[in-house]
Amino acid sequence: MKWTDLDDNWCPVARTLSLVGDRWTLLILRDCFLGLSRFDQFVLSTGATRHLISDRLKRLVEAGILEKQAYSERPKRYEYVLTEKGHEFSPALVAFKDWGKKHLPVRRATQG
Amino acid sequence: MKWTDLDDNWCPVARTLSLVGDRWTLLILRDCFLGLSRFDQFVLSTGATRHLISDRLKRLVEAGILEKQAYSERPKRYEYVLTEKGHEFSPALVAFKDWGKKHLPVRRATQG
DNA sequence: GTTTTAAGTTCCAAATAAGAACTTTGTAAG
DNA sequence: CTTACAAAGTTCTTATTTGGAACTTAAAAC
Repeated sequence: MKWTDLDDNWCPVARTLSLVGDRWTLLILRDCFLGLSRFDQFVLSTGATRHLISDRLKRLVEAGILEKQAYSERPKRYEYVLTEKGHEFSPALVAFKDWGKKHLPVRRATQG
Repeated sequence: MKWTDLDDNWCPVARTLSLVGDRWTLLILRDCFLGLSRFDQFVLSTGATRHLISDRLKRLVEAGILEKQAYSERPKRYEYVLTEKGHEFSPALVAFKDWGKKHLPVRRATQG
């Protein structure tokens, strides 16, 4: 079964996962809540390949979670910002953050 | 970058994702909160392959999120139950559920 | 005119996942 | 004892996804 097949599952958790249920998508969303909005920022911050970031941003825009906005006309440059729908996803990330802070302490320093 | 490399990331969200940040793991956890606990139940309920379920359960046990408990001695049979650490993950799933209910209405009926 | 910056896309090798069949350990039925 | 059944995995082969580096496009800066 492909994970996008979950999009019509009876369970709202499964439907949510069909959209954002992978590591990089959620990491991109985290970045958005931290104020990042540009392609290369996501690449640097997440450590994912450009290919993946490209694909996930497309998905998130299609889903109405992010919005592509021009921040420069010449050269044409776009950034990705959270929609209202996207903003309302914050409780999930906060829950992840709280759980991680409590149960997964860092063992050595890294830059992410 | 491999996603398990996120386990020592400075960000608690990233660390959490390194453990549970994939579709099937989160679906298994949902099932646990719904009261399921056995291998074949997870296979049926999630629609994932036995291989995947096997792998993810192993990970979750190693991480101390689930506990393998014998429910029959002969034949030896085990079930998987949430630990305290696992139980404390519920706010994240509740957030997913709420978001899904609000933003992703079902289009046609399915069995999951 | 060469370098730099931003936002992607393309290519190929490597890793992961899908799907079905098979294994193991034991119970119950004929 | 031989067949059937059940639960919990494992194994196998094929398909899909991901990783990593290089390339593209468009304009500005040097």
